[in-house]
Formats: sequence, structure tokens, C-alpha cells
Amino acid sequence: MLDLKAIRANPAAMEERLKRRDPSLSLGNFPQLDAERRQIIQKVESLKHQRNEASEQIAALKRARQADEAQQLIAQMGQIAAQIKELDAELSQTDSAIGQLLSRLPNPPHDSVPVSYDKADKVVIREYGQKPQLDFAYLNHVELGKRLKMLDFERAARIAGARFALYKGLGARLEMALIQFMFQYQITQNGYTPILPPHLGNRQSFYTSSQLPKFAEDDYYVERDDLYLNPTAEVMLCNLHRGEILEAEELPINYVAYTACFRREAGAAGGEERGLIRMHQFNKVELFKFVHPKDSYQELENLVQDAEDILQALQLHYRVVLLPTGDLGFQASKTYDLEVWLPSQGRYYEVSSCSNCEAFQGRRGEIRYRPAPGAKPEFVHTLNGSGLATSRLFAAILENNQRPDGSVVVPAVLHDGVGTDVIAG
RNA sequence: GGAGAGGUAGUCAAGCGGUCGAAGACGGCGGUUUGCUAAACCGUUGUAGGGCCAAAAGCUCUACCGUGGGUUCAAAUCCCACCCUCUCCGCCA
Repeated sequence: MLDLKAIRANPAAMEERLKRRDPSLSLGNFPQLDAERRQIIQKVESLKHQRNEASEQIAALKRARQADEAQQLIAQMGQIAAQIKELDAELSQTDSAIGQLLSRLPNPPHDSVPVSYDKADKVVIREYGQKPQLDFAYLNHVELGKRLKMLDFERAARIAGARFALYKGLGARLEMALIQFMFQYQITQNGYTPILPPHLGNRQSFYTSSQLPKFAEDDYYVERDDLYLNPTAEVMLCNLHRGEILEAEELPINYVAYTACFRREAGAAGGEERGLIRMHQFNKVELFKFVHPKDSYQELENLVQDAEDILQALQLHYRVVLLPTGDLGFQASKTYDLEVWLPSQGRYYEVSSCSNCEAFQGRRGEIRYRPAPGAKPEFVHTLNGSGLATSRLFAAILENNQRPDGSVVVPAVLHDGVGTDVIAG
């Protein structure tokens, strides 16, 4: 949700910022609707004032046993009551029109975000490590997974359909070891509080984190219970403090969650995104921060660093990129992606997306903090980042760590979890 | 899933059509008293949206008693639906 006060103060400036993302975005008829709304409020409130005074008089008259006078007033109020009803209806109509308009407008980008409508215009901030020297006939992760009996896509398809995975044997152990490692690392090394949230959420939760109303098609929906299946733990963590007023000293609050994530991926057709790259279900460890607004951009840097720790511990080559305005997620003001090198595709692949949503989600979910005792509550800033998506990491480990003999070296930090240091056929 | 009891301000809790502009208590904040602390006493106490004002301060209005509808001149209070909590039963990991 955009800041209404900021829009009113300078609609043109807000619109300009929105257009940095997408030139087709505009505030539409918001200014007119907003003015209309205020007019109606003024009218209806003065009528309600009249009604309140009359009510008091009626009560007084009845107490004084002046039934006739009371009856006369009651008759008069009938008309006012009808007007109030009409205006209230008008107001709720205007409110919902405004709500619909605003609920579909994304967060304006931060000034430090490069302006471009082309996703390719991301800025490489830094790189870590080097591409592995695979000077042999190397395999992609699907082939490796099959040969090493770690992945079984055929049987997964039998059970659920295309774009689902089935991990088995050392594949299952590797996946679990990855999840465990990432989860424990963020708890013990970076001080995050661990959370295992529900995997289903209600409408309000999905609205607050901004999956609704615009992206309903991306999520699995359980009609019978009016619940949505978790597409990212961001949704669940974001709503953890919905409607609360936090104390300034509590901030920042840092959470790490593990969940399976479910996405319909409608319209994301085949191509080279086979195997574990784009699935309906994948595993992800998610980081989430509730922070003081003055700290949020520093916290974004911290968040990226915390996610990078994992890739470094796994000794994977990756880079950090800053997304341009045209590639920003709906609720994000600024986003860094971590991209890991995938030899089979000859390109980097996103394994983490770290965003500062500023007060966008805070406003939607009324998530606030009190700057000082007795002071007016203000909206917190929220940040989210994957730390990380295992399924793509799994692919990266297989491909980057393979050797000419077809075996795969297990990263040292996962030896205990997997139960071996080399996976061989 | 069935039966019952509940959901009122930061917390506990009274109120069950019109002096509710929500009692009272606790907590919080300010003060008086005090060698210091405690106690006692006095005062104060939420959120949101309008209006007046150049703006702040201030004044003022409206709304908020789980959520959404309805009845009524008037709803915390009556009616309907839903959500949540607790107890018991059923079912299950």
C-alpha cells in the first residue's frame, strides 16, 4: 500500500516514481476519488452529529415523559437516517474503488535503483569465487541426479505431475542436509529466531504481504477452506506481527523459517528450465526482518551478507546483482539477487532475492512500532530474502562439484548431514 | 464435526436499547508528601479519519466494545452469518 499522505502531498511526484518501474502505471482517478471521499465524509459526519444530538434530546424528552415531543423528533429523524444510510453506502463504494485502485499499485522504487524497463539492465555489484574448470564432458543436474539415483522425476510425475521432484537416497539426504545447514547457520551464526510457520494462509495474510489481489493466479488455492498454499515463507513471516505495535527496542526482529513453497508457475512454459530449476514445489529457507525505518537500507545490506554466507560456506561461485526498476517485485523498493553459476546452462541463476519493502507491507498489515514511549506509532519497514532456495542450490552443487568420473564432491559443511564426502554411482 | 460457555481499552473486569462522552481495579505516565526507597494521596491515560488554523499548539466532529450484515429516530446491548478462545464428546498423527 502506498503512503496516502505522500500521494496527496504530491501526486505528480508519486506518479513519476511509479513510472520508473513501468510507464503505463498511473494514479488514475485517485485524486478525484479522494476528494469525493472527503466530501462525503464531511456531509455524513455532520448528519451523524445531528443525529447524535437528537438522540440525546429524545432520551431526555422520554425521561421527562414528554412522549409527544419525542415522537415528533423521531419522525423528523427518519429522514436524516435515510440520508445517512445513502451517504454511508456511497462512502463505502468510494472506499472500495480507492482500495481497488491502490491495492494494484506497486511500491515505488528507491532512488538508488537503476531506472530501466529491461530486466537485463541489472548491475553486477560483486562476484565471489570463480567458475569451475569443467574441461570434460560434464552433465547437467538432471542427468547427474538420475545416474547417481538421487532424483526421480518420472515417478514424481506419476504421483503429482510435471514440475514436481522426488528426492531419494543420497539425494534426499543432501536436500535435508542443505535445509538443516542453512536453517541452523542463520540461527547460530547470524542470530535469527527460527520459525516453522503454517503452510496455508488466509486472504488477509496474502494481501498484507502483497500476493493478493494482483497475483492470485500464481498461488494454489484451497477453495473449500478459502486458504492459499504457501508460495514463500515471506507471506507467513510478514504476517507474524500483523496488527501489532512493537516496541522500538525490540527492533530489528529477525526471523528465519523453513518451508516447502508451492507455485503454480502458470505461463512459465518448458524451455531450458528443466529439472529442479522451476518447480511447483521446492524447499526454501527464508529470512525476514522487521526494522526501524532509519535502518532499513543498512539492514538490506546485512541481509544480503547473511544470505551470501551460505553460498560461501558451500564454496559456490556466485554474483550479487542489483535489479533495475522494471524487474522489481510488486512490494519491493530495492532488490538484490544472488545468482549462482550453473554450468549446464552457461549462466547465473537466481537462488536468493533480498528486498527492502520499506513500509509497503507494514501499511497493509498495520505492523507498527512506537518510536518513543507515548509517541504515535509508525509503520515498520520489512525486508525479506531467501537464505536460500535449496532446490536450485541442489542443482548448483551437483553441477559445479562433479568430477570427470561422474561422481560429485559434497561440500565440507554437509559431510555429516549427507553421510559421505563423495557421491558416486 | 457435535454440545455448551465466552470474546468490552495495555491487562483484568462491569454494563445486556437512550444520562456509555464505557463503571471499577491493576499497570503506565505526571505530581504532592519524603533523608532515600516504598506506601499513601491527587491528576492523567487508546486508535483512526475529517474540520477550523499559514503551520504547530490547540479546539472540534465522526468512527471504533471479535468480524461483517440487519432491525431502530437511537445498538456494546436485539436479530442473522462468520471467525477465534475455553470445556466436554467424537475422530485422528
